[in-house]
This record gives sequence, structure tokens and C-alpha cells, in this order.
Amino acid sequence: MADSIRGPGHLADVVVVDRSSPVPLYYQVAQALQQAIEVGMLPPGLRLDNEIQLADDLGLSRPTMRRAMEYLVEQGLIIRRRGVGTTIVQPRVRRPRQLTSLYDDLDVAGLQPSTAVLSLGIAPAPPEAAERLGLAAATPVHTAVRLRSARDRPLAHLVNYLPTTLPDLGTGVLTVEALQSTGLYRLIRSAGVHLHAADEIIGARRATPDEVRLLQEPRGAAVLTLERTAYDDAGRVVEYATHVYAASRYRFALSLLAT
Amino acid sequence: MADSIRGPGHLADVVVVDRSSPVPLYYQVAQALQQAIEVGMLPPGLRLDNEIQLADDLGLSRPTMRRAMEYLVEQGLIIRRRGVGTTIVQPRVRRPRQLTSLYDDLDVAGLQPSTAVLSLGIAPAPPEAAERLGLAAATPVHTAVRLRSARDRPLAHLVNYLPTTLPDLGTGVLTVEALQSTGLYRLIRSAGVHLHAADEIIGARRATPDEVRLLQEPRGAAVLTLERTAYDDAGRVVEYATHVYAASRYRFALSLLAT
DNA sequence: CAGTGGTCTAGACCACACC
DNA sequence: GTGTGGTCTAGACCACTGT
Repeated sequence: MADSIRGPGHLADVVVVDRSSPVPLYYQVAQALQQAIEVGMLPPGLRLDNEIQLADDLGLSRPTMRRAMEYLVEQGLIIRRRGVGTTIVQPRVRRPRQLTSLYDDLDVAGLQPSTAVLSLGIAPAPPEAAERLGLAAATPVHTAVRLRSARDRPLAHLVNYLPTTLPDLGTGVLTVEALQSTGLYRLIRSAGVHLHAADEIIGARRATPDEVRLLQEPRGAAVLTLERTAYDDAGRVVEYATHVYAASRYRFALSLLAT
Repeated sequence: MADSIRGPGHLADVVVVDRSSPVPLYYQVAQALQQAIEVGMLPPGLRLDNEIQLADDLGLSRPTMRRAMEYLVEQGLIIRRRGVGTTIVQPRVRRPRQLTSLYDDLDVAGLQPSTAVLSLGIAPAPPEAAERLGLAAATPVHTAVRLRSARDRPLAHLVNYLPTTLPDLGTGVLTVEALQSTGLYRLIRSAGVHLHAADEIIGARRATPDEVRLLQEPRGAAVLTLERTAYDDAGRVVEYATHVYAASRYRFALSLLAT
């Protein structure tokens, strides 16, 4: 069996670039390499050729090749050491926590998510929410209360507060129907708000009697709590949320890379 | 008062580069800009000059200037839009979760952390630990059990498992004294292991009777649980840990950036 | 249209690791 | 030494935005 892939000068077996595509060259290369690593075509521990050689193999300049490699380093797929070289890292299941909604998480996991909107409207913000939103106490805000279920079992109790100053959110965008069919974040984005960052605090406590009933958990069961403050491009707070999850059936997964 | 900082052509008021320094130019620029943003010298919403102009102001090439800007984008401090320009973003308290130990977290928070080593030695790995470490059931592994306190109150019960195959970890590096004075991660690193990535799972449940006693919590109190699997450069599992925190006094904080 | 950031090239010199 | 990745330059062309 030929050493056709691992040998020097054969990167083109793994990666082909299409210069007529609108997709940037560095990204084409990065994606192809990422896939090759994940399917095992480039096994862990393999030492790659130096970047000048690789660039030459693909007919690219060194900076372009280099940019593709930097992407792989960010993804944790390769390790580079000056004076040594570039090595493939053992790939793992990667689920970096991002600014996505629980709905998306469940959807991709095939857990048949569904949402019941318990209430939706404009109401005075509770003290904590008003403070996080940077509003005066009891300022009226959009308030959505939802119950998220997976496989027809209630999983999470979601309360979201949004300032009424958001553009294009008072014109019938925030409706019960829309909330049930898509996630809240997709609605916010389609309303012209550019989500930028979020702070989250994860804690735990015992379920209140209300939560026991809503989540169908035993009395005094442990629940996971998530508080999220989300910001848009301009640094304005566009959302404050408090979520409560049935701890017996939900956990948060993070992937971290060393700096 | 002159518009000396915000006006075009005056970036040099905020940033000075030292070409004789070993610190890369792009990093000098990035750091100076980051600090200027954080202290408010470059206020949120301010539109920066285009990158060619900025590069010219500092006597740098466009790619170098550009690299500094990319760093700031990663940090979430600026927003760039093609055809529009670059805008300063409102800075916030940023505590991105990284691959650090709880000890470091507490230390910087000034919470007077202390550690009691409850047990330390080599013992057969429990099934879960053996599986995560990729070892046969009941393989002997380094096992450390610690009780972490803050302000003299027990806060977390930490159990760590490390394979005995780690280099330089059997020669007296892993001692009770060392564990008490430094964090485990610092010990691992000083043993020549290059930590690379970790997967974490955060959950919650009610405290067991043992945990109630150790953490001095009420019976059946909620606890936060953290499972961590850590990997080195080569993708080998170098640690599996299960931590239990008193939920009444500890929470996890995350900062997320939109992609 | 003019102006912006995004991409790409073809070189150069340097710091570091290993032999 | 020799070879590696890290940094830097001085251009170029393109895609997108707002007027």
C-alpha cells in the first residue's frame, strides 16, 4: 500500500481548492483539512510538512496556507511549535458553548423539542431584571414565559425579558406562534438586532413548588439555573433571562482550549 | 479642548510602538488599544479610521495593523463591517472560562482559598474514571481527594484521577505539601505535561449525606457537579475529575461571544 | 460612485529547537 | 548548522456598504 497521503508533496490528495469559488481559499483548505482529520485520513500524531511545502503543494502563497493552519490551531486540531513542526491532534467531540439557544441544542440532538408559551406580553420588570437591563424599577418590558419540553416531557422553564426599545419588535414579530415555531434568538436577529455577546451565570438550587409542578419533578429536586444577560453590537443590553432546568435530565457541556 | 485623540491622524496619541522590543508589533498595538478602550479613552460607538490610515499613523504595514485589529475583534472590543468601518464596542466585565483551576479563580477574587488534602495515593480507578481515562477497569491511578475552602468555609469537594503513565509525576512531585500550596494544574504542567483542552459537564443534584457533612450544608441541599476530562498535546487523557460545589455559595460564570 | 474591510501574493528577516 | 514556525512588508484585487 502506497504512502500516498502521508508522504511529502501529496497534500493535494486530501485538499483541492477551487479558485473560481467565492469561498475564500484559506477557508476551503481549512475545512478540507478539518474533515480529513476528523475522518482519520490524517491520523493523530502525524507530522505535516512545513507550511512553505504545503503552500507549494496547493499552489497557494505561504500567508494563505498559514491562515488555514491558524484556523486549525484555533479549533484545537493541530499543534505548532517553532523549530519543530506541525502535528495532528487527536480529535474529540467538540461542543464549544456558543451564543445559541437551547432550541438549537436540542434540535441537533434529535430530541424533538417543543415549546409551550405560558405567557407573553408587556409587564413591569421585576427588580433583578430591571437592574440587568439598565432600566428603572418596574419599567414595562416584553416578558415571555415558556416551557420547553423534549420528547413530550417538560425540561426547562424559561423567562425572558426584553426592553421595549428594541426596533421592529413591537410590530407583531414577537407572537405566540413565532415563539413556538422558532427560537427567541432567531426572532431577535430577524428583528434587526445584532447579538454580540452574553454573560451567563450557572447555579443550582432546590426546585420551588411551582417548578416541581411545571417540570414534573419530585418535591425539592435539584434544578440548574441559568441567568443570561445578552448584548448587541453597540453594547446595549437586549435581553435578560432566567432559565430553570430539571437537573435530572439536563446538563451543560463545555469544551475549553488552553491558551 | 482639542479633539486630539478622536480626530483622524492621531492614533499615535494612544499607541506607541517600540520596534526594539521583542514583543511583536501587532501585539503592542493590540494591547495599547485594548487598554485605551477599557479606560474609556476610546469611547464606545467611536468610529475608527480605516486600517490603512491607522497603519500609516503608526508607521506599520497594513497586514500588521490588521492583525492587531483582528485580535480586538476576537476580544469582542471592536466591530468591523465591510463597506462601513470599525466601531468601538462597549466593554464589559469579561471572564471567559478558560482552562484554569478553581484555585486560580478564587485567588484572584481574593477569597482566601485553602486546600485540605483528604487523601492522596494510587488506587484502582472507579468504573467511570477508568472509562474516561481510557484504561481497563480498576487500573491503579493517582487519586487525589481534596476539600477546597474559602474564608475557612468548605466550598468544594474535589476528586481527581491521573494515569500513572504521566512522566515525572511519580518522583515525589505529587505530594500533599505541593497540592496544598499550589493548584493541581500547576503541578501537572511543571511535570512536563502540556495541557491542551478539556471537556466539562456541569450538572446539579442533591447532596449525599457525605457531602452534607463535608460541605456543611443542610440535608438534601442542592450541589453543582462538574466533570472534567483533560487532554494533553497528543490527545491523551491526562486527568479525569469530579467536583462537587456547595450551590448556595458557588456559581459558574461564563462570557460568550457571538460567532 | 467612493470608501471600507476581506482576501491574496511574493518576497524578507528573525527566534527557536534539534542535531 | 539546518529547518521550523513567527513576524513583517508593500503592494494588489475584490466584495460590500452607503450616497
